Amino acid sequence: MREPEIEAAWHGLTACESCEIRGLVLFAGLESADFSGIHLPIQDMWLPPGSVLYRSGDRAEYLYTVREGLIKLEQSLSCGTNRIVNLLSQGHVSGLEAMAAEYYEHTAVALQSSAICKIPKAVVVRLAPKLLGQLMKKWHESVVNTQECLRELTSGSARQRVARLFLLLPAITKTRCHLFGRDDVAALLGVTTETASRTVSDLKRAGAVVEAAPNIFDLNVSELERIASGKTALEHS
Amino acid sequence: MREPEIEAAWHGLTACESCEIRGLVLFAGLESADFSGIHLPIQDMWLPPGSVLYRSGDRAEYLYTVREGLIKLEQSLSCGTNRIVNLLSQGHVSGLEAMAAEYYEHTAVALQSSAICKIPKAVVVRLAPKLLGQLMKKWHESVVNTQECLRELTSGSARQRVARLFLLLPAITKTRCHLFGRDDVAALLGVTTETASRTVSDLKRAGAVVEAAPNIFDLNVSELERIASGKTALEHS
DNA sequence: CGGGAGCTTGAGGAGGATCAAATCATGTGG
DNA sequence: CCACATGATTTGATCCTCCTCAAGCTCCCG
Repeated sequence: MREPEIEAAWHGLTACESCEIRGLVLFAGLESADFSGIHLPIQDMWLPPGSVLYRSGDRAEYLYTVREGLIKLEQSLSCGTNRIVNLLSQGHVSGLEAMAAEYYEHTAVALQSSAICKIPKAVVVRLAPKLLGQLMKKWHESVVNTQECLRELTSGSARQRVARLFLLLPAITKTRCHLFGRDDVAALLGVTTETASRTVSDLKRAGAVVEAAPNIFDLNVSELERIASGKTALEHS
Repeated sequence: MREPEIEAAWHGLTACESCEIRGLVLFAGLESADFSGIHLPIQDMWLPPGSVLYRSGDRAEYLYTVREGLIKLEQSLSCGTNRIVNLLSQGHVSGLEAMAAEYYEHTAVALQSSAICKIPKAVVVRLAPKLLGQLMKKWHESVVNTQECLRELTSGSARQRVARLFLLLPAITKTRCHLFGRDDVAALLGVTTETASRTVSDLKRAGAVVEAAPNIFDLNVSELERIASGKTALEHS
């Protein structure tokens, strides 16, 4: 639970304009003149895995653009258990609810080393008219992602869910498949930690994935797709 | 699968301004002058249960405000099964993705008799600068609802899920608890139709709910909360 | 070297899926 | 008005999956 390490703070002028993923982010579509209207610092941070961006119930004063890595959004049930309700990767915005609510509704934690930009809500509010299209896109991404988690990762057997997770991960992080802790896998799939662990091991034994390095996997895509779609054993057509 | 019955079509001037739920809807905050700028017809429709608002993949040209009733948003998995990923009730907007995508991403179906307003996308786009705050609110509602479905309705045992559904329904529809078909309960909770049916029957036998009329239930709230939080039998402290 | 956290594995039992059949509600045509 | 077909709901029996509780294991760090 180390604190985020702050690398730098900008006022938008140069840094945001030359951001290498500018096409993806909230500020896509802004012009030079708009950037010079930013008078609050935008922080560029590097988060080690496990660092907490914000907690559920904190006052929502910042939006966070994910530049690299992977962030989980967690909520807890009345009975105590935690569920991961969304995964955010490159280009996604964490804490969008700042635009419509006073407090954060999730706890946001880095699952991998992540680079993020911390943008004061006031900056986004001021630029909002120019950002309208991008705001729609970012909200839309948020809905699509959450519904993908619901649809793909909470339907079917544990085996199917883990297989779909393996297929999903490289698609959203665009890198080699980097799995996270079994507790997090469990909180995402709605199963117990033991089942998550057992099922990952099963898929390794079945040759559907190969663990190249600790928690780094090479995928047997066709095999995983077969499993994800529900067939338990090889079927010769 | 009857077609929606169209009741009336307005140009916004009088009808929207005097809408009885205006405080809730997308157009909250507009002034008289704004309404007179609406030059495309807004249809006011009454949908019997089972009617389809739009289908996944249809071109997204309208947004729909729910004035009364309950709408499900369905998506299907590659393996064929359907999941309900959101429930929309009074004040919610169906088809928000029209603002950010070209095609609908769900099939929207009325679960109860529903009154809805069909608003051309062009109207919303034109008014968008004035609707910014409301658009944020509606997107936010959409995310919050979906995540509530994920968190509350796909965690824990079938018994807990059904109990939580019973508690959730009157909260979102603000009427007497009106349950829908067992197939839909199953698609919402991520269980089979048989399990949904069995579990509802169990809760009836256990006295947690009483079926006052077909699919209309009176709730034993404290009992349901106890079940929802995970305790199986009475525990004397 | 010892301790701790995360991961894996085992045995047992509860719960849900599956397949099948019976019941009930509704509407249709004779 | 009744016989019948249709579809939704309920119930039953069996099997398999996953949860639970428990113990070992591995790796890292003090």
